[in-house]
Amino acid sequence: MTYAVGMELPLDQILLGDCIELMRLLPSGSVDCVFADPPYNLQLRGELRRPDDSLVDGVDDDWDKFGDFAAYDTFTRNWLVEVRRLMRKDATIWVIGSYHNIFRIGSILQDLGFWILNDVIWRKSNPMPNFRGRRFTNAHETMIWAARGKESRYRFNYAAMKALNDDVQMRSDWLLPLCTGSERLRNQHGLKLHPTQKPESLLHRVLLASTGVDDIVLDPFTGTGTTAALAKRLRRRFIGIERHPDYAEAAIGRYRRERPLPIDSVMATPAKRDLPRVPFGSLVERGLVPAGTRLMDKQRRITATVSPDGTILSGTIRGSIHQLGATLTNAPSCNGWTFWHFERDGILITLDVVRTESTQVVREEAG
Amino acid sequence: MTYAVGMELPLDQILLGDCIELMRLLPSGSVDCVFADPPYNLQLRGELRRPDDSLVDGVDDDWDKFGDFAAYDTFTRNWLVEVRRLMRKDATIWVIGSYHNIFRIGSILQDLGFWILNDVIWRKSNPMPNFRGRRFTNAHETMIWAARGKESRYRFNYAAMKALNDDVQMRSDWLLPLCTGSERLRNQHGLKLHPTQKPESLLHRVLLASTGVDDIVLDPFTGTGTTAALAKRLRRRFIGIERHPDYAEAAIGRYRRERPLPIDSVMATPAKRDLPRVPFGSLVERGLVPAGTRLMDKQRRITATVSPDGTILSGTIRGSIHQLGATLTNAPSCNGWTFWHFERDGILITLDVVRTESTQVVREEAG
DNA sequence: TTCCTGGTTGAATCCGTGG
DNA sequence: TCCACGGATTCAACCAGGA
Repeated sequence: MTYAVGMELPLDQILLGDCIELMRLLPSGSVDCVFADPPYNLQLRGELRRPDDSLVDGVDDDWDKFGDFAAYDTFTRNWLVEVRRLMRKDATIWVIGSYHNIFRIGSILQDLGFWILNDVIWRKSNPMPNFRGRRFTNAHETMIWAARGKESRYRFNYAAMKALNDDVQMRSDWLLPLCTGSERLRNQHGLKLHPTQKPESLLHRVLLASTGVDDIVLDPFTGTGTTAALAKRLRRRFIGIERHPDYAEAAIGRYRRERPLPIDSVMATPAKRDLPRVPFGSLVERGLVPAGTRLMDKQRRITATVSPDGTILSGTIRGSIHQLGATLTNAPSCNGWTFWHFERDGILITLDVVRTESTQVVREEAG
Repeated sequence: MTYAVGMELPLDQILLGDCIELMRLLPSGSVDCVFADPPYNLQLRGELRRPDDSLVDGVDDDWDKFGDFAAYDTFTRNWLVEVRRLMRKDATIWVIGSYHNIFRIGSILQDLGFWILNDVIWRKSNPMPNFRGRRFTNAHETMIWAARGKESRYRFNYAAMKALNDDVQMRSDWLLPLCTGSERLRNQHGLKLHPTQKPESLLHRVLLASTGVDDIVLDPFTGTGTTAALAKRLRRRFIGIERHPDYAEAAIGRYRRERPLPIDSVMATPAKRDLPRVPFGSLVERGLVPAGTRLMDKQRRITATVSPDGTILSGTIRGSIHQLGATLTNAPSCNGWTFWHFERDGILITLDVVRTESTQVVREEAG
């Protein structure tokens, strides 16, 4: 197989055509995140259709059932192989599906070397009831979130997700409404343009969780362009592919009309590990935690004294705030910033509080 | 391969041994429902510590270790083939797993000709957090509910599920707590006997949804016997298989100690058009007002018995707590929450007290 | 008896950077 | 690619003990 050498990445575009063929023209290792909503095409309405939309005949015998799954598996493997080639080493992928297809997809993802990070459940707040009363109301869809490989150092905006969820960790089950009302794209007859248009809230959360500003997002099954719209709104770059001309046209119009949010608003909530580092010694130096200060753990069971060079001393043992915390509690490691306290105005505060105060001072001075 | 011809079905027993080998000795087409909790193939690497430096007691048992996906797939296919042979034509199977294994299981189920009816999400109300902040909190597990084949005329107790769920259709996402506290089996050192004991409320709902009185339930990975206990409690017949002697011994003892509920209370609620609102069902399911509990009015003149689906029974009259209160007092209406009492520690308390105590119910209504 | 606090725990594929 | 080390990271329940 040959690839177009040196082809430019078609950024912020929606390409019309077959995603496998078009992806073969794009350069390897070029996208940061993928969202894919592939066709389900299984066991619907008495007729079976292959992924290429051709009709499967002879529905009832076992051979054809197997043939149908095999065709779907081949299709799935083919597009996932191309997607994986386009992903940077640390990129992640989201794939959404239902019980008809998600187990095939999950298995093939694993077989291809993707590393599953979570399966995320979209709980629909307003699902269609089960009219015949023969099953549980099918009230959710499943998304698989996976890194390109086990070794990927993927992006997860933990602090942003926690902030979005009332300051507790975001769980793997998300309650979101279906795409209805004015958000739903319709044709001139008022009929829905696409049978499975995804809600914007879903893509909002997906992109906010796993991408940064200017990251390149690929959607090989763009449909009516929910991923495209949210990528533009959140100031991510976008590459979309859609085979059906009506859908592609709708998605392109939607993408053009979308306006990016102000740049400040789309910056991710900073994670603590991304904040500037402050050596403990500089707090001692600046007198914020003076040498000689008596440090103790929360229960006041362990104490230590601050030395002028930023080490601390307990009995005859000397070391960094982290080292001594670990040694004195027989722990393999210790975060000295949150372990050690000292008394100020009669109450115990952690070193972390002082550190936070000090960076604020620095920022005010700098700003 | 040869099978023992005419072997009696070992009903209401827990067999010690490898499930694939033992299932080969059992006659075809003999069970009505299967619940299977196979090893998840977690592939945990190092140790994990909480932010307070305490060690997480992860699953490191040998029975959860497989060489690779191919080995796990072979194991899965082998036990599913035997299970399917034992299933009657109209039987259904439940398999529970996490993202580590559930996609393999779902694909193999489909390949073997099983017909998936639902994927059901067990949303954990109290999951373990993600301690490193690198993923979404893994807050659910997935159950696949499937019929033996597309043509199966399977059992689904629609009315009972609706009654259990506030008189709206039961959805495919279930909020239930982990198995903790006194429900958790422990050894003489107070340590958990089994790393992954399932909560009784989960099996309560599974068996109530998909089996009838005297149906034969098979659990090829019995573990500490939650399926066994609930089968006996709900008056289903049971066949269990467990390979590990310690688990099997615990399960057998647990099964012996379990007592069946009164026969009237476990009969499925007959399908009716308009059942009253019964949010009471979730308290029953969770054992806060156990099925079989004797309810009475304040003067102890009227009594009724709690059924597993949240209806109550007085003589031959069955209905919601509200309906029966009204009927038995010849009143136009009745608030069952304040009308019905039961004895706890020698004193009468109202159902409303239990409802108030149950913070979980409040959250489920809100969620 | 009740309320409060502190301790423990649960199917978990759980770090990033710089030398 | 490997190793060392700084330091970031948790939620809901249940239980025991003391006020």
